[in-house]
Amino acid sequence: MSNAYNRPDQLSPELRRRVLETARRLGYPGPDPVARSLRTRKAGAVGLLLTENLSYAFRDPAAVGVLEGLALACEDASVGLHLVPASPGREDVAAVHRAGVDGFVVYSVPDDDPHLAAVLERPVPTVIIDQPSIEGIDRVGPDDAAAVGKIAEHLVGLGHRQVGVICMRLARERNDDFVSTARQSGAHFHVQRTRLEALAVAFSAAGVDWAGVPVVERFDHTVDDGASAARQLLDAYPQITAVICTSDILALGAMAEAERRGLRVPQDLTVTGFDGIAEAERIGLTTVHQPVLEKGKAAGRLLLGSAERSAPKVITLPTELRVGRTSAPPRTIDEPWFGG
Amino acid sequence: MSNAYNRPDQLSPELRRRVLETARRLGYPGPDPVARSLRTRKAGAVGLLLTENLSYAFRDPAAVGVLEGLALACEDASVGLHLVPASPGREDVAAVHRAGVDGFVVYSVPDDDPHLAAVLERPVPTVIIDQPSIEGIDRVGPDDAAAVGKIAEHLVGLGHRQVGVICMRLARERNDDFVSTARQSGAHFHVQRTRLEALAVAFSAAGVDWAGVPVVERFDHTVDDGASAARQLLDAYPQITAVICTSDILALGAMAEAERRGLRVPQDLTVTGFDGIAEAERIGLTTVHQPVLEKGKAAGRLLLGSAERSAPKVITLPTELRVGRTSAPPRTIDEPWFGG
DNA sequence: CTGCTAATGGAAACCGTTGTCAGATTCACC
DNA sequence: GGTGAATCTGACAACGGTTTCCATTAGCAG
Repeated sequence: MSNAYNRPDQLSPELRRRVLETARRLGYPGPDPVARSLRTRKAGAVGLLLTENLSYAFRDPAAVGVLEGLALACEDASVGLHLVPASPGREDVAAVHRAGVDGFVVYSVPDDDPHLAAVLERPVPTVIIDQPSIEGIDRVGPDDAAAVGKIAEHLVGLGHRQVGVICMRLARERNDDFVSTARQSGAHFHVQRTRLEALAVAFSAAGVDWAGVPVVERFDHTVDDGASAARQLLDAYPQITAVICTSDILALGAMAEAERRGLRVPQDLTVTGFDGIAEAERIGLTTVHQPVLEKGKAAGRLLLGSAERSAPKVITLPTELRVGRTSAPPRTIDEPWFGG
Repeated sequence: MSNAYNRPDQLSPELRRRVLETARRLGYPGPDPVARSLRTRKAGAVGLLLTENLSYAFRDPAAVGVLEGLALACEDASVGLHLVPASPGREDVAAVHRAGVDGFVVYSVPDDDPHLAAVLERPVPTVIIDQPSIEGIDRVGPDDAAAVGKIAEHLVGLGHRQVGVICMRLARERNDDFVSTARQSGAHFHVQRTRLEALAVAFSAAGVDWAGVPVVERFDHTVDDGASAARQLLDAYPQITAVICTSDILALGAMAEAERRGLRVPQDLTVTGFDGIAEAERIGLTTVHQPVLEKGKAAGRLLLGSAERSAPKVITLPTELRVGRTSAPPRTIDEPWFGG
């Protein structure tokens, strides 16, 4: 029976025909995938753990790019991609245990996330993206520190010393407000923490007191949140000449807020982003581009190309500073844009 | 044993603790999800069939919105979402057979797609989105004809009679060129066919000879393709006063091409889109908004809320014309924008 | 006609879990 | 001490495939 479906060459065409014909007549829908998986010990799918509110991921073109790359790698290998339902609220680790997959990709979850711990307990290969290194686990990610360094260098070179920062959530608890340096260095989201640290290093090196640099955090990751963050930032620190955003989405919001205030970008205010999403390129945002598609693809290939199980691999992706039309030297003191 | 993991209440806490402790000591990784699925006859996942090149889906915010909505519905039900690897080239229907899922959602595939046929043969519930109706199968989708009617009405009302259309792929074979009316009505992508038909009806009613309206098709769905399509369209038909695009992405490209030509939108050229994606709203594109998130959610709920298996359900979603800053009355003949 | 080999069909074991059921043990209470 | 309930143990049969292995048969040569 099994042979009739899977190995047409092992039995006579006549028998095969007869078997299939009978099967169809009896309403047999073909071999059950689950039973097959059990026997062959191959689920034919890889799990993707995104933990955070799914909207978070789907609203960010950078995250979608990673997803796309991963999906492409899976498609190449004829393997399904199983999105694990990991609600942020309830710690529903069971979903991780219930997922019938041959491996996991973990992307952009807080480093203290219980789902991540649950994944690591499963006896299947795992690849992490944009996460802090874990002993013995494959990892893919850009060199965030270097990438942010390029932005900082660019801004310092232009002459900016009074800057403000808008960043994504730093921990699982909401804090739509300014961020203390303690919270910055204790952030549970690896990428955000790394980027803030790199900014601190770069600006400190340029003689800027980092403790005096305002950093605004937003829990949700939307253009509107970027705008409200920029408002909060500029209301409190009008002397700022450059707004550094840790994502392009937030930068788009900052641009919108600048326009609302009648600030010209880049003459009155410099805005920078991070990721290099398509829309950013379309409007000429100064940003650091990272190859998000490749990031997902690399993770998928790492997981699926299981041949060389020699040592845990680490893939570091290149980044590129893209200077656009939203960065310029700071406005001079002679022509202040605000009254007085 | 099973009880220790699955029914903590059936045995004493002490025993449970002891069992789990022993299991851990022996390196038992917890119940195998696949075996459990076989036994319980629940895979804990729904399959999503997208067939076409995955990039196609991930590059389109409207499709991503559907995906997000579906993922949210799955998350609510603590069910995984399994993306079926359906390569467009090779007819790898096996992937459909191999997917261990409790149901399928089929979205935006050509109506003659073999993967779709394979899904329908599987003995699991199925919901189709943006597909032509199938006897006995749940269906979710907007009223495309009515939605397009609103756009057409708007343009006719403004006075446009010389229009051109840019649409997405109409069949599985590539055709980056003008489209005959035969190919229009024979299109295998339901949504595109419906929209073109609705445009034909509306403009014919306004006294426009539809056979004379140029329609340009693009196989890939990117902003650049929208731009090149607009170029092809305007090169051949410079008298056109309005470009109707069947998606916002294509419309963004048309806008870019208009700018490249020095055409002012909307004074010199009207451009309209379809879908109502965020970026379109940001730039004020005239378009028809459809609730893509709800579309995905509705499909997921239909599939998962299996209680009322009475009759096949059809959910029609509302659409809304959003007049932006890209549509205006046609330029007058007195002041032609092109030389002469 | 007999004996050997190759091809082929069918039976049985196995994958790891869950559910059931019978029997054993414990414990409380009369 | 007896009785019943509660709890625990162990065995076993599915679930529906795949894989291995064995028996049967056909084909062919001697």
